[in-house]
Amino acid sequence: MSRYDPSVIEPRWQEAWDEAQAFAAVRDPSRPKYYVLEMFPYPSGRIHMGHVRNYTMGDVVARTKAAQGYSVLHPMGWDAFGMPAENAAMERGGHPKDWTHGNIADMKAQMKPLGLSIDWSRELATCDPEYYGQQQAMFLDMMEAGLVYRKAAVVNWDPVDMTVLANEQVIDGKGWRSGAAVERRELVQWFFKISDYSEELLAALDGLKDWPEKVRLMQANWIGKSRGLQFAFETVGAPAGFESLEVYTTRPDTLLGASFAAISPDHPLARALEGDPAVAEFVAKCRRGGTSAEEIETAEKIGYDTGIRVRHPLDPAWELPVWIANFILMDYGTGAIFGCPGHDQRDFDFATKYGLPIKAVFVAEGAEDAALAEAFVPMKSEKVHYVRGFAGAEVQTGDEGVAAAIAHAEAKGYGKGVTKFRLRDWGISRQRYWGCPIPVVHCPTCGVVPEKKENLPVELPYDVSFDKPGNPLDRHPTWRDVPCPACGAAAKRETDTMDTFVDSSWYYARFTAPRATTPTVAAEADYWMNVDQYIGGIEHAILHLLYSRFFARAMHKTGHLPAKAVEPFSALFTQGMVTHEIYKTTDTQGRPVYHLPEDVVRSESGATLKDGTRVEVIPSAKMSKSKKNVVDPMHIIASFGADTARWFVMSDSPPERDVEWTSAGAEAAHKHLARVWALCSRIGEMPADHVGQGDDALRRATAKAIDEVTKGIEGFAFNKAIASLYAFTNTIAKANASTPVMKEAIRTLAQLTSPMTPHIAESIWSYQGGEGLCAKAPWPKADPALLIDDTVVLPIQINGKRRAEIGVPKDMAIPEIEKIALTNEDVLKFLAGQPVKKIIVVPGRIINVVV
RNA sequence: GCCCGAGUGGCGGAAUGGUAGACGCAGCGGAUUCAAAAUCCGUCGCCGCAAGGCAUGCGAGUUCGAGUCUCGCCUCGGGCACCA
Repeated sequence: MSRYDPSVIEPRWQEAWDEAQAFAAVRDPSRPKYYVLEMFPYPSGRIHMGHVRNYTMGDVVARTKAAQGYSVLHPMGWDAFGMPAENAAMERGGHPKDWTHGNIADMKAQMKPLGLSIDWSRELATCDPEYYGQQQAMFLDMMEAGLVYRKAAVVNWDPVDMTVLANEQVIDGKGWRSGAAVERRELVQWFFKISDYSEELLAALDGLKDWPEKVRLMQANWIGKSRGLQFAFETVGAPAGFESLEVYTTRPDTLLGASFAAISPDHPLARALEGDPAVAEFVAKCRRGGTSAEEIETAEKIGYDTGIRVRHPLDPAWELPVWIANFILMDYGTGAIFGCPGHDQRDFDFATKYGLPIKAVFVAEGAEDAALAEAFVPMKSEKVHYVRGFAGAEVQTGDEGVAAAIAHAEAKGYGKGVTKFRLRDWGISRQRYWGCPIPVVHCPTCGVVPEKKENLPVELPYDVSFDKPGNPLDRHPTWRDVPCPACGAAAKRETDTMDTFVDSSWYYARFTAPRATTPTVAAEADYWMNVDQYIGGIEHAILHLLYSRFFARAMHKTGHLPAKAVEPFSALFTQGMVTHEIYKTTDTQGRPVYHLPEDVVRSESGATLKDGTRVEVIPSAKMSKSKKNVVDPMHIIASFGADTARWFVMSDSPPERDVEWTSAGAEAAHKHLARVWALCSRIGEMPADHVGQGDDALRRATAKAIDEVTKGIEGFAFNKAIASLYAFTNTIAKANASTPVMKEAIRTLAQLTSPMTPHIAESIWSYQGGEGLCAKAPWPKADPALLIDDTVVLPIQINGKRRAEIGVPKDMAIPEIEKIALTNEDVLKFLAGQPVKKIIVVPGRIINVVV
């Protein structure tokens, strides 16, 4: 066997796999299937370490399952619509389509050398009409099923560029390009009725046993089911039509702590008051800035006293002022609240700022009613003493108090208990070119008319320009102006395109029949769905995964997926992110400029660009294109090979944890592989009749390695599987066993390592007489008899501190163990004659002597 | 601001409530070499000559026993509905 040279063996084995069509997914009803999917990438043009880590994890699972006899589906595609393509067109010219396809070709060329066991014949890109045309067909079906509607919603409006901005494009309340102060503006937009499924999406989380608990918790909080009281305040001095003000509260037990009512600046009452210039000015002030919750909730809390009053439902003589407040969201509850500063920190801050009364409704058990320095917000499950209660016991939990208050309101008739969800309908309209066109036409007589299915796909026109801001579809007459599909009169196409989250909400289903002329094919979807193992970043914990869960339900409702696929991902693994330091300088206008790690020279004293410019080093954060803190895996593959890169990303860190990328260690991974190669060579040169003393020990070590590596892979503890492989390699290297046992051990090592380092595994496998491709060989099984040790070492603690240890046969009876422990020399020394109070023996684990 | 995580040697990390630091990196010592690289062997939490003591972000608590469970903090990261 010659020197370990990945540049020779890797292409060779990749070719061998291709020839054998080793990774083609075959629908074979006689075998169990296994569908493993990694979140598909945005085609930025360069793969980064996060990709390598993500796809290697999926590949390890796919290869292991294939070896275990499953019919495996392991596809790959491209989440190809989105803003960066348009930004590139604006910044550098060119066309989003060409840019995207070029990037796909580049990225694919970078992924291929990794030797992933992907069925490339199923490759798809969401920007291809073959894909998005089927998405349009489903949109029409969903429209017919009542899952699509239009309504007004706020967007970030750049008043200089006269265009809608993404939240990402709003920096400190200003447009990223124009620098103009952004405002919130309403547009009529398209929505999916995800709220029809709020209850179901929440309830079904309990069934997702193989999802991380934290993801289920995040989704549950996002859906935000709450039980509260809805009631109407009677108004005093309000304009006609506003005789009452509906409010919703999850804390009706604090009603007697109310000190004001507050409405959203977008509330109809606020609009009605805008005739007053002072109100108009205040509301305009509230609308300044972006639409993101983060921006709204961290903005300074401001209010405006309308002069209108409302009567307290429990005491008509008690009037509360009505304020307009910028932190009340129109799309949660009724857009109006009552403020209880005693038990809500936001209300407390507001009341303090505007001199409104602050009274406690309840106090901690045993405490006295007193002035509050901050809002008192105990857990609802905690018992408190109601000093201004009006329903239920004087001492009760918050939950009991809420229930009693709702019962009180319903009995007296001033309000009713309602269940609300925080989850809002999914706004899918984007005023952008590079997305899936919404297939409807606006007709002056017929109104909104769906495009005919036979006219799909509604293809994006190629002849567009990005020299001015805004959506090029809006100013493309030959594409935009079409006859109405219903009456034939002159009409206009919808120029909004779909949110790219729509594209990624069903690609997993499309992979089961990627070339079909319908969105899915029943037989294929029936066989392959669900995804048995989905792998991706934790940053997708809420939006992508929740939208996909909804979309699968919508696809089932419209006949595109079987009932069993409404939860499309049976098991989910969220990998940690690959992080890296960020390098920043500032341009002449004070704007930040980011630099690629490869352009930065790092030294002990800091960092500089190659020309010597000092660079600010910002602590590690998620690798992102905008911050340019990305590392190119290609140079590692070029100098050490794919197996080294794959081994390194799997060994470096537990997969669910973030990993800080450092270049140290890649070399070590390579050294290890070279050592394995040399070991294989040495065993290959052993005389066939060599007899060693260590056969039994090596057989045991082999069984142990099979057991540990298999458990490690199946439990997504790849770093531990790799630790076992290191240990096993060392054991083989030091073993003195007979030639056949040595060969058996190294072949097993090759198989166990093949999911991580498939190329070197094939070389070892074939060199040591393995039959066929290692990738096609059945996964080794450990002989259970070899996994059991006859003796165990038991540590002895005295008062919880380890003082001694004894070796005993594994099934020794407890009284006998106690006897040995108490006569142990070291134990006697530490006991120093003190009487033993208690002795605890945990069989096979530990002995603790208590004095 | 709200929701969710994570913090263990110089570094990445391991540890069904049961020997804290497996495995790897870096370091240190040695072998080999004319020399170096590569390779191999050994050593390696901190304090201490040792006995021993101290150690899992900080502070309490539960337990025979806590990195692990509970409560309260601190720091860092993710998400917050138009980044993907």
